[in-house]
Amino acid sequence: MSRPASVVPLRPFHEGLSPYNPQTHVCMECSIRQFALFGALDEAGLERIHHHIADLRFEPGQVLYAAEDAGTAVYTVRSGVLRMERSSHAGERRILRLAGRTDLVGLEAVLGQTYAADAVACTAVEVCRIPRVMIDEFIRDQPELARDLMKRWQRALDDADEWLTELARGSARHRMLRLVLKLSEYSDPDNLIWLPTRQEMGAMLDLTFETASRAVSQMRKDGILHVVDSRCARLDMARLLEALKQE
Amino acid sequence: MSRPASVVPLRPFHEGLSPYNPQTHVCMECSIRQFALFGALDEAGLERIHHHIADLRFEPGQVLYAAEDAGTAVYTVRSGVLRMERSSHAGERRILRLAGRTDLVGLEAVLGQTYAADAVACTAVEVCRIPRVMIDEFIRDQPELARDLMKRWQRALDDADEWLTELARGSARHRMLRLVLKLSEYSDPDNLIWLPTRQEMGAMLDLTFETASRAVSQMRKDGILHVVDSRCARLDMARLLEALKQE
DNA sequence: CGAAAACTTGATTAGCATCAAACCAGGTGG
DNA sequence: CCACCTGGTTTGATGCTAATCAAGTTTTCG
Repeated sequence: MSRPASVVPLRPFHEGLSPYNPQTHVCMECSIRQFALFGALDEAGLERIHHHIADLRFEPGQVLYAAEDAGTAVYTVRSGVLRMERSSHAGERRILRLAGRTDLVGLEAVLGQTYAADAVACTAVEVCRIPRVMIDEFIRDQPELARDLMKRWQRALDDADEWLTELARGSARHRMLRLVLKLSEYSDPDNLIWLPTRQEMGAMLDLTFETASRAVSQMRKDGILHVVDSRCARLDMARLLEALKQE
Repeated sequence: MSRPASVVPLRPFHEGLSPYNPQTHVCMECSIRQFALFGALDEAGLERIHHHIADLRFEPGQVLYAAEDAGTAVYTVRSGVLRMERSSHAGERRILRLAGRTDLVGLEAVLGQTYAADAVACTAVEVCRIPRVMIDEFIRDQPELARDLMKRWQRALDDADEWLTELARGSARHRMLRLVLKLSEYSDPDNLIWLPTRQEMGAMLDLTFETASRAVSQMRKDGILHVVDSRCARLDMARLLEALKQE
């Protein structure tokens, strides 16, 4: 689960934007460019594509796209966390996985398929929207990109498998400990982590929100978690790992 | 979840094999050729590649490859069912998904990565082993193949997501009903399904084998399942769907 | 035929869901 | 500024489901 740590604080979105070819500069300056899809392109290459890339901002709860929608674009996450979720046949919603900085979501679009899940912002989220046709064009010119896309798919699959083995089994406490460990991967400043709502935790771990709440309370008592505000907590990693060992 | 139904009974493996270029014929005659990776090739194309493709048979419990092994080949399943499984950090084994006829497993190998899970035969299994280098070569000559591979990845991802939403939640009975529905996709002659061991069922649904056994007993009482022998049962689909509605 | 493995069934217990009530923070309007 | 309301949260009491422990049975295989 190697997500690059964000050593440089994210700069506010349009900062340093030149008046003439704004998107090129935004792309050149983008703090995640080297991890992103067209990271290998030089300024000339960017110049060619930047008109088609939209940068968007979503507030918590807003939907990037919904399952079954025609897949017209993929999205690179520049900041924030979003959740991929799906309704079961019986109508219950389940969160399948999370996506954070440098992740690429909506890959189905590349294949001309409909989206397989809803993508919903958990925090404020900044993304780049890359239209499907652009990907198509680029794959033709630069077959190397196909390999990069395959790696993205494999990463998503690894993630899904990890959720099944680590987050969808064991006691409520165990699941919650693993979840907090997972969340630490998405923490921007170190050991200060984003806390999902209890509803969200429940939908990730298949627990009721009451059980999620109790588990959080217990972790606070154990000194694993120090809640800063309702969406943010300081994590004592040593104690977390200690607690995980005891199982 | 559209797996092509097996209208034609699988023929025994080496039947109709000519003495001179055996593998070419085996490939030409292969009942799943149109669904498989090189399905678009003509006889001349097959001639070129067939020397490198090995057809292998595995007995229940045998391991095709193990997680962390260097990925040197992908496998097309010609018959039988195999399970992809993984050990959790805590050491418990979990079955992530199944693979059956026409599925391609071990895609990680294409990327030069190690395998992400163990692949183990559940029933007797026939597979074609396709070396990584062959895929590489083919992608160069025929970039169309890359797209086909991406679709395979997406299919695996859809499968993983479906397991999370449908098989990893709800009561033991509900999970078991969904599992039987899933298994019906792998049934060769219609409504006669392969029954995993209770251990395997447990590892798929995160239940103990005792609970799995009780659930099977209940389904027999309800007339949903008529066990033929210990690895095989007749399924009453109407009653299964009825039972699923009641939830 | 005998031993091992897989399966079934029962009794008890632990853990989570459920139901219910109180609490808290943020936002609105008087 | 405060009273009020709303949505998320916490905590408690109770019941149900599945885990656990324990025989006993059937199947498989040498």
